[in-house]
Amino acid sequence: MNTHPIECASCAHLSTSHLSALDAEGLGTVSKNRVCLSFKKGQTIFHEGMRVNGVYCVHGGIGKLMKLGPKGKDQILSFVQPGEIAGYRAMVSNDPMIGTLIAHTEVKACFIPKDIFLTQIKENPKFSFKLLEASCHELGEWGKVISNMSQKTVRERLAELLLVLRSTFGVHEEGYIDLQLSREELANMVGTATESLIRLMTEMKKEGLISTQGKKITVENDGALKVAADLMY
Amino acid sequence: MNTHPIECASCAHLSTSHLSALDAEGLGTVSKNRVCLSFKKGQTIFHEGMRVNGVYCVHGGIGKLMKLGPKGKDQILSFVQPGEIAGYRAMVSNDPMIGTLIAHTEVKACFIPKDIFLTQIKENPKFSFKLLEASCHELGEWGKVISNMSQKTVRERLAELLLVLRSTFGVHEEGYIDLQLSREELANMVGTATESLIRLMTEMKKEGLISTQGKKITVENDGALKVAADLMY
DNA sequence: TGAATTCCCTGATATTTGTCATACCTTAAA
DNA sequence: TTTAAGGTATGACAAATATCAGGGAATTCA
Repeated sequence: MNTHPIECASCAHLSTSHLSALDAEGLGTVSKNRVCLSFKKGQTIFHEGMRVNGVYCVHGGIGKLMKLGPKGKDQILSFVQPGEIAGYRAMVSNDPMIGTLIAHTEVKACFIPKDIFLTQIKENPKFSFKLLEASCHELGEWGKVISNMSQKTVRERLAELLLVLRSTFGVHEEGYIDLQLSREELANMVGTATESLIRLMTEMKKEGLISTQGKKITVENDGALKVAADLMY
Repeated sequence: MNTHPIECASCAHLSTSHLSALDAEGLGTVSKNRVCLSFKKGQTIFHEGMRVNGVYCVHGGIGKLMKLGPKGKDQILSFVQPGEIAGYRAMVSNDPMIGTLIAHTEVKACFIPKDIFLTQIKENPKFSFKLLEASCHELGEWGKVISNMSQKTVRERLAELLLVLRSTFGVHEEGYIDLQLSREELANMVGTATESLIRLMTEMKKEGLISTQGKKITVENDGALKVAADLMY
């Protein structure tokens, strides 16, 4: 864990961050009080069930939020990308963390203490509204996930996941989805057994919908994959 | 649809509503601009996919938010009770409604136009924070639902649902859960086929966990039901 | 480089859940 | 009351998915 010299105002990810809604003074306060840290791959950033005393503004790497299920298996709820603020949900609602946030790749993030962050929310209506907007939007997304979980087959959910991953993380220049996940992690996102997921992927490969090379997954037939995902919109 | 004379300030549900965070002036503005309506059982309040131009502050009856799935079956995402504000999520994030809001019983609600509501959010940090807090909390709840959906069996989800319904809606003096749902509606909440749900309820009745009389469901063995729900906390 | 470990894949089988068919019961309308 | 309609219930069967077991490939580490 080492420090990071850049000011928030000159951070490459400011423009895509909710922090961009702050005024110069607010951003300065945050900048002065943050502590920049680095988490190695696999390291835990937040533990499930803990009370958070601040948030992390991610400016490098990818974090995954995983919730431990009653049977030991875990569910990947979401990813955190550069520009995003991790932990604000639990901090604002004063609830324990619903999942464990783990560094999926090496993560570089600035810790902003609770009081500093909350002061900005309470004193800056623009910032507060931005967060409100974001959490309301996310609520809508999660509503769709809930409906999908209960209505779609595993195959449909997998097809949709691959499309979502591609649009969220983009494609590498060689064509594959620019986020590498193990089969087990994919299964934990779709909510199925690893073996079932592998079988379905093999099936999709045979049908020419996708191709894989290790953890690199390429969408080969966009339209057919959308049909497989049962997306009508 | 008829009007309703009471001022917001003297509404019985103000204390439990987010609107209680408004100051006297703000509440007065809302009160002057609202339109009080009544929806008959089964009537649609918001349609899935629509853009909302205001919210409903519910002060009587219960609404259910249902999302239509790709196969025609629908999923009940949540209920709206007196004191709650329906539609603010879609309005704030400027997204279409994720589901259709239907009057499950006769619903009495005041319509508050978009501009009035948004002005209050933007000018009253306390109110805005209250909404942020609420949406962040809800996000946590939905995260748990997602994890449950993918990890628990139908039986476990049903057991948990019954416990949640009881704690949310309370029990009638005769002992049954104070919200009457058809087997199909219960199935749409748990995310399963109606026949499967009926079978599991019959099973639970035989085991003495619950008893039913038509749509009236009574939890007979609290502890055993918690075990069946696989709740460790 | 070899050894160890993790990850990926497949087969056989068990379990869960969905679907189709049908019957009964209750409620409300004619 | 009769009839119709919807809700509840159960059986038989089909389909989807999980589990268990084992083998091979790839990656990591010493």
